[in-house]
Amino acid sequence: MDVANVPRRRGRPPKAAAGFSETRASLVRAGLVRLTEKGFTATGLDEILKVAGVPKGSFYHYFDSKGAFGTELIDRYGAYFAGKLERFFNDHSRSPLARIEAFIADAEAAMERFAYSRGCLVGNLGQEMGALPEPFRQQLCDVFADWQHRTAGCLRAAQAAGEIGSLHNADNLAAFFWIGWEGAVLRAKLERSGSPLQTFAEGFFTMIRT
Amino acid sequence: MDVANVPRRRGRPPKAAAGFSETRASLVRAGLVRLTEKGFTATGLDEILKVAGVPKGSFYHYFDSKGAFGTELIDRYGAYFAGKLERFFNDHSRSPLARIEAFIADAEAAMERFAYSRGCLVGNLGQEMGALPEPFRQQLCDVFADWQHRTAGCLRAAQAAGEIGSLHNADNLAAFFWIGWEGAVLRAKLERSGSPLQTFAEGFFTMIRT
DNA sequence: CATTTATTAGACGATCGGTCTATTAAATCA
DNA sequence: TGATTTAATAGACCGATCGTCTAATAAATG
Repeated sequence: MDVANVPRRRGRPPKAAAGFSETRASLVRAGLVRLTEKGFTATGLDEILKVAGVPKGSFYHYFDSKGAFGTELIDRYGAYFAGKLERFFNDHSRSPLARIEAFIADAEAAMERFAYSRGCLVGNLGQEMGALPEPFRQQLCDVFADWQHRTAGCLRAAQAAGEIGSLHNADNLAAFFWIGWEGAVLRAKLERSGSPLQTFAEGFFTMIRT
Repeated sequence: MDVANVPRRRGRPPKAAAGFSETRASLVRAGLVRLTEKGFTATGLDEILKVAGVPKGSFYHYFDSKGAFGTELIDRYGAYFAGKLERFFNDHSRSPLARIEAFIADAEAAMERFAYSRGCLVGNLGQEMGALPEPFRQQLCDVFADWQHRTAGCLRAAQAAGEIGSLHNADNLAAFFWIGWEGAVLRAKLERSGSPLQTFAEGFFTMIRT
């Protein structure tokens, strides 16, 4: 049963094979921007449509609902950062601890680039949970669990390299980091300043080196 | 010029002398509950009105707008916690560090009591800043600054008592605490669990004792 | 009782998320 | 080519809900 042997269907085929569409992609892009800025509830479909230059009718061609759209945004955002963490944490040109520092520096630069107007999509939606459809909860928790797991791996490498005290539990440390880091991102957005990020990062590194 | 000598105005007098009103108070109570749960944007006036058992028309008699209502809620919430911190941090039956631990334990118990459905009003609105009227920003920053200042005082007392290392800067530590603690509250709400609070608190105390 | 003001009641327009039908575009097979 | 089939766009439309406002009512006054 070769895929190539399946007879082509009549009629117009999808624009691209694997569910890809430029229109769809621009909806996702615009959605990510707005949701990192304003969250899910406060963001109307219309403003996303306007930014993306896409008529409303198209939206419901590509997505079943606003909720399904949100689900996809969380997935993409989670995967994007998972990839970013993976890249930083596998950079063997640096020591394990320096990889974490580099990730933080990258995130700080990103927040500054957007004038501290955009936060973390997962943190934003987490804060909104009281007003969000329940299925979002597990999805958001899973993203944090994934990020934490990757971070714990890098911390274990740092431990093996003798960069941080071996009394620490890497999983606890990773949890501590993501709990606090999300707080720092929130605060940086509120104060429009990078100093909360620096304050937290500095404290974190002081802590783990002991 | 005695206040009592001011001639009474004609017409129906206010229900109570000093701007107090049971109706108004119940609006504030209901508002605080909903805003700690769902934030400002996602909370409709109608649901607050319904809980408080107050007709919509009355709301705009007591408050100029939803925004003015929010401003007052932030003030009240900020002052409520300022008082709470003051009580804990002036409790001379405990050591300075134990006072902070007691405050944290109290907050953990409060979150558990509400089944982790309510977060911090200031943190919630901070996250929403992208969608909130600009004047809220300074107000929220000021509340954090106040809480941090009180916390720094207690940390200095702990330093004087030799409970924490003197290399630490108390102001930095207080900033670090509130940055991370808000992250922990957010996460606890998301995961419906107290463990993020415990994870952060434990890490924080480990850190400051060195 | 006429007057004044507190308080309530609900109408109001705007906008929300979501659905719908109609139309246009692009590929197919005969 | 031309009829056919489906992808994709276009935007009118719906009920619900948003925050605001005006008109009416209630309660006190001199």
